Amino acid sequence: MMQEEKPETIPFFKQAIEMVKCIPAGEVTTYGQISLLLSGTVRGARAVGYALAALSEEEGKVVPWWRVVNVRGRISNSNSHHGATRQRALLEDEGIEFGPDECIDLARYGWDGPEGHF
DNA sequence: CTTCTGACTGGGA
DNA sequence: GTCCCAGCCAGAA
Repeated sequence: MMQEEKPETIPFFKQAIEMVKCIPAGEVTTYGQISLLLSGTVRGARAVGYALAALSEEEGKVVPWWRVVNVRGRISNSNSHHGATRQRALLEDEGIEFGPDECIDLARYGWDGPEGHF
């Protein structure tokens, strides 16, 4: 259920989080894709990463932040020592397969955005 | 108001 | 394919 009461009244910070919550299980997306859906430009990818970085543990259970990886199909976590290994386990649990170098096939698991929800 | 940092991306070597 | 450098956006001090 996607509630879009006032998307324009919601700050980019929260918009990115709401978008991540819209990601279906078994699929992954990139920061640039989220920024592209929000503002139409991949330039805000950094802001998206910053938004997820501010997620609390409680939000981390509500927001599938682990389904968000960089455009290379690799995990970028800054707090790797805190959740990189955990993120890989969560993705594998969703059905995502990792390559020899922990690289994900965005061509197969890459989320195209709300297109699949239209 | 200005300044810095940040879970990023793109292009070049 | 990988690695390095520079650029853009948003939020906090």
